[in-house]
Amino acid sequence: MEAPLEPRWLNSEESQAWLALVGMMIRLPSALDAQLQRDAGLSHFEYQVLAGLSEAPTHTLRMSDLANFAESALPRLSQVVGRLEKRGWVSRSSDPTDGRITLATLTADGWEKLVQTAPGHVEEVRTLVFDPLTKVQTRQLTDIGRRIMRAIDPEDRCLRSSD
Amino acid sequence: MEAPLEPRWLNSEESQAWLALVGMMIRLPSALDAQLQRDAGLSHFEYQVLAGLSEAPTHTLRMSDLANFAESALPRLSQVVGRLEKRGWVSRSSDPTDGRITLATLTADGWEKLVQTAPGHVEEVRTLVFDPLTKVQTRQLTDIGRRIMRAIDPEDRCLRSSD
DNA sequence: CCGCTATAGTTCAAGCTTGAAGTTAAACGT
DNA sequence: ACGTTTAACTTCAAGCTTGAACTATAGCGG
Repeated sequence: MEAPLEPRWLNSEESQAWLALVGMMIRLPSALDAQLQRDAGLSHFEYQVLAGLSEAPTHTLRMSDLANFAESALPRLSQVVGRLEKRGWVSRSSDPTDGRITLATLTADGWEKLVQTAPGHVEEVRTLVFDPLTKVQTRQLTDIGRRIMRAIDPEDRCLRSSD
Repeated sequence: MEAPLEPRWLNSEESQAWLALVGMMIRLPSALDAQLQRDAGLSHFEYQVLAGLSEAPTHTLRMSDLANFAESALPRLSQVVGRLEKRGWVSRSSDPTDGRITLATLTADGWEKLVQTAPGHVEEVRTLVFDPLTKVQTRQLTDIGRRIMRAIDPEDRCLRSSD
């Protein structure tokens, strides 16, 4: 592709890195979704929601906090929690101290589901991501990912924990 | 999250890397989509389709090859090319030597659109990805991305070029 | 040559996501 | 105390994506 009056085009090393990054960003989510769908009937996003609740003190979080944890907008979370509620893995209640707030809670069944699902998922993450990398590369990846996140959103404090 | 009889749990460094990776994989596509949508009214996928055609010898590719380049399934590509055709940026014709094959071609308007759009997009990629990284990290990222892609699909020859 | 299978795309239906509008509850100002 | 504004969700409509079914063309075996 020829350059039309723009100085800062990508050089060869950057193009290669870009190719590798885009390929990874497209395939890794698909691969993880496929494993979860096959083994547990869950999308990765649904899994993240259950995992988020499981890490909260009483297996309960406000919808907003859960959305923030799962890096999603509220309407999407509302839909998904609705589905998870129908399947019996999450329940919703409104906060007695503030009626605007909805609290989502992981049920016993939801916890059970997660306990059954998590090992296989973590195993897949390990197989696809960490097994192919050296320990040094794992640390490099952390730094690289953080730098890019900071470039996208300098404000964000990324205090979430995860998976 | 407690471990239920599974030895290969993620250690602390791996968790941090995983967090950084997931965060990046969720936000970077959104950020790039937002820039393209705002400045050009294109999704990143539509941009990739135009870019793919622009790099082909006669600005023409078979649908299957284009799908492979853009890492998408055929039905999705078919829809998107339909939209791009309506906007006048791509045209379709069936291969005279094999009626099953559909050839997609970038029009003059499409090329013009891409020439107007590419610099801003590349600039955004540079700002969000390469400016925050050192040259060494760029090379590290290439290797890391390739290793993960190879773990996902050992067959794949990744002979695509891009953006 | 003629039917069968395989290939390349398209179309269709269902589900998911996104942004806008609507709802309910709290907080604030006068 | 009452109206207005803000906040937290939910619901709705539109668009996109995915997988399944469908169409049309080419290749192959007898």
